[in-house]
Amino acid sequence: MIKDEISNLIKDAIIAAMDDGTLPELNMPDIVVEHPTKPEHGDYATGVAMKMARAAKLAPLKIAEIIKHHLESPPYISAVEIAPPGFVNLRLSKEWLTNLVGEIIQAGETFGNVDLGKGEKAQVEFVSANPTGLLPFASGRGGVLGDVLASVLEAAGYEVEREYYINDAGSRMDVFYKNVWFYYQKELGRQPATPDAPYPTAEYAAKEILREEGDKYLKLTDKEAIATIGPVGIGKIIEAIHTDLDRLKIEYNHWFSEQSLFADGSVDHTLKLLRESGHVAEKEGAVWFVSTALGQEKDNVLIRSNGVPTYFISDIAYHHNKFVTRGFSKVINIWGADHQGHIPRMKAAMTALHLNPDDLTIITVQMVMINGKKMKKAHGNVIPLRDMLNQIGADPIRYNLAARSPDTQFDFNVDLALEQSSENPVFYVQYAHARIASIFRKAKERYGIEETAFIEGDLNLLGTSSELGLIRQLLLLPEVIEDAARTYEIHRIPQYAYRLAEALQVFYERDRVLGAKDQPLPDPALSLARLRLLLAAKTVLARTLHLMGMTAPEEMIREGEIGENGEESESV
RNA sequence: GCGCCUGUAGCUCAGUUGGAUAGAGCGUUUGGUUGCGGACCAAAAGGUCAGGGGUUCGAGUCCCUUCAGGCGUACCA
Repeated sequence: MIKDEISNLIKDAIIAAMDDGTLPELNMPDIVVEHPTKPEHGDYATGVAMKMARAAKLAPLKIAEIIKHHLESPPYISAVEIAPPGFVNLRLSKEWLTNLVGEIIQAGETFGNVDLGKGEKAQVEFVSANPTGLLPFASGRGGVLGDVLASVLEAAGYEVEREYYINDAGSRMDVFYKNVWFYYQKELGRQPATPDAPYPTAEYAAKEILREEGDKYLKLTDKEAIATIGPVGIGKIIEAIHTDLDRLKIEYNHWFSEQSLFADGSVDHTLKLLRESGHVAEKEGAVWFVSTALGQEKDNVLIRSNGVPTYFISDIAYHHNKFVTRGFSKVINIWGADHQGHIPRMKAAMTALHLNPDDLTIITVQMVMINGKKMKKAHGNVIPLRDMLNQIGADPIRYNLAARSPDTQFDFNVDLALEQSSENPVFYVQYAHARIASIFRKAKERYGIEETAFIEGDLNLLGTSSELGLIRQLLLLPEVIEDAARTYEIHRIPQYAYRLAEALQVFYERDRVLGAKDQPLPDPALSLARLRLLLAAKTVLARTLHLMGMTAPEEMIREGEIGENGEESESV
């Protein structure tokens, strides 16, 4: 990556200056290379001279001068400037920038890939909502975050698996099973006793079973029926969750059952390991994880005094399975903020199992409000994800959810998302892609220029400020992917997508690609060069949209319109 | 009480391991197309970066503290 090359260039200059005595021998400081906010400060800048000033006992400007004089001059740098109070500003050469267009087209959608992960096996687990109800809209936030993060990590060289953990064990299951049986009977005209703890979503499952399998369970005794129809009901909910996530364009590699950890003895095995490491104690009739010995505030129950295991013990077994059984060296869990209290004891359990807690990253995502209101079951205003998918498509939901940092509470304004759809950043970004596609269609229709001919465009003809401005945005993709993968801050992707779209629109406005209707091309060679540039821009825009799990449309179609091809918008 | 998150323009939010005059979208005001799709572009207005103290060449960013909001603090998950 060019940024790293520049960083090394600076470093080499400092070393050279130390070697010849113009700079005193010092520890090498971190060399931070950044993009100046103002274009006149060049493409890259470093403030390293100011950092060294105190230790070197020299004025920052003097050090900057020394660095400049010891700097090699590779072909990709066209100018090096010193600016007060001690910045070293570097400018990329026009030739290097324009040549990048060719490289991007050659790389295609692999442009932007970096090798941060070096093939390391990573797992991202997300959503993992209880299968006792339809997914609420809020689950979409963790869903989009996890899915985009997984894509970003793949682009950064990790081998990534997406996983959904199904909480199909535990005390809630019995309650849910009884509810399914209750609603099933009720639907068929019986008047069974109302369950102690109501689970309204069991009604959905009961109706599905009735629709698909009829009344065949009616002849069973209560005990038999609960044992058979209950799990079938859970299956119906899982199917519904699967459908909703599918519509949000999230695809998992693996759906992992909590129940399986009990069935295959993993839970017992994990408890044994914890006992062997001396972190288990019996008191008050229950089995405890003695996490106070590991610096935690309190101990936690693993098996209740009534003999029923807690969620905690199966979760420990689950993580043992992730790291030991399946060998992931990097695991990322996306949890709702209401689970934050579980993080320290989960980390403590890692330590007790002789695993490195730092290999487990838990990202908490704050709540989602709709139109300024909290969604709470108690308020009865939880909006299902599928309702939002029906109202606004997957793409706007994904973009908006991905664009915010998970640390902030997110107020999703439905009216805004609908009414402003034409002014929405989502469409702005997609429109940029569609606009390029439109120009390509015109190039072919009017002038018979096929996409395969773009490669003949002479990149030396490029050089206007908006052309170079667009290329400068293109070259950022690898940096953005690396930053997002390193920090897990995937909201940098939509931000970048917007800036890229903006650079494209500015270019479109200022530099004409084709001629007017019914007119010959005023400068065919220049048109070809610009078409080649647009092909690179289209490639990068598509890549960026795909990282976000969005479609890269060939044309934009307003509601009620028919596309140029008389078909639905084609998506890649 | 303690722990985690948040507080930046009227609203929703960015702000790259501390850098140059704090940015964007929406909203408001104004201007632009005999033209490749106007779902566009250009410009203006709008800020005590919650308050206070500290660290340093330099703080929205790091440390301390106060205030405000959210979440958590179960033999629930």
